[in-house]
Amino acid sequence: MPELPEVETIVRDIRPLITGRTLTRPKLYHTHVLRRVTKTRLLRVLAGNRIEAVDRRAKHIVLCLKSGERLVIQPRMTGSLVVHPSHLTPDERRYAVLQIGLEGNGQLIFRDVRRLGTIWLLDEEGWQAYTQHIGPEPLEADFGSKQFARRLSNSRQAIKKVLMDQRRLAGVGNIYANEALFRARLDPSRRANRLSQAEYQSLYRTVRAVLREAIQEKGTTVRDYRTGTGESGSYQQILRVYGRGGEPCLLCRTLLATTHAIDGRATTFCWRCQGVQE
DNA sequence: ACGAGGTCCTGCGAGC
DNA sequence: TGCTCGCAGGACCTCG
Repeated sequence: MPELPEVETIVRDIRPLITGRTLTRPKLYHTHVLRRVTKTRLLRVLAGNRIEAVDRRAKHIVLCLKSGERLVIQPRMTGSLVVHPSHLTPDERRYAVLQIGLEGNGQLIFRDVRRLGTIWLLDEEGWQAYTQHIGPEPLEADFGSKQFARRLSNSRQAIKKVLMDQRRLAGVGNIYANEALFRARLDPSRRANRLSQAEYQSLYRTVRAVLREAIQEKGTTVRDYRTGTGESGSYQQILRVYGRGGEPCLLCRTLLATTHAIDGRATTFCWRCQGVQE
């Protein structure tokens, strides 16, 4: 499930392959994924356009086009953007949502098994509005622990839910929220406004560490996620709590527990290390 | 203004 | 063996 590290990996992989390339014969196989654009306009804008830059914002892939528009792709659960050297196998065709030819050779494919991902085409004004309602990038050099605490601590919601709120902080999803909270030894159900400054500083450090390490490992492959070159990530081998419910804690051997009490999402934690009350 | 809960979508694995 | 069912969950939406 692409969170910040998975999307960053996809972007790094495909950037050298598609930057400067001219787009030909775009095909859209499912229209319900479109936001703020019709199929007709999307295909008209893409055909003959050129990719000037490939960026990431939060969990979204941003293709900056020569025409000034941005093609924004949200992979959500199972989406990914991959470059194929030639035409698609039947299996690849089955999951393709958007297919764009690259002049010369190759295809750029937005592939999405569950088709929960979305595609946006935004002009400059639309992009400004879009990016402004997403929180700051946690790995930016000028993003400090004070700003982190300020953005999260004014809520009575569980800290885990707040950590995953994209309007407060960009890029953290369920996997890395679980990991960061375990490493900071914090109870995921604590109300965000009850954490001390020291606890926020600790969580700030573990969020950044977990995201950086996951990028180094090219992300976490649980099921469908692949990097932009079709490989698996390897961070799943480093996960301390996510997906390990019922297994012993790596620090104290207490059996890890899984609950769905916070926002209906799977939360795995160590009773002892994270000081969770019954 | 904020929080809770529903919705989308398909594949997979548990259980009978 | 083959079927049903619940779950995976990000981000949008509506409702109270």
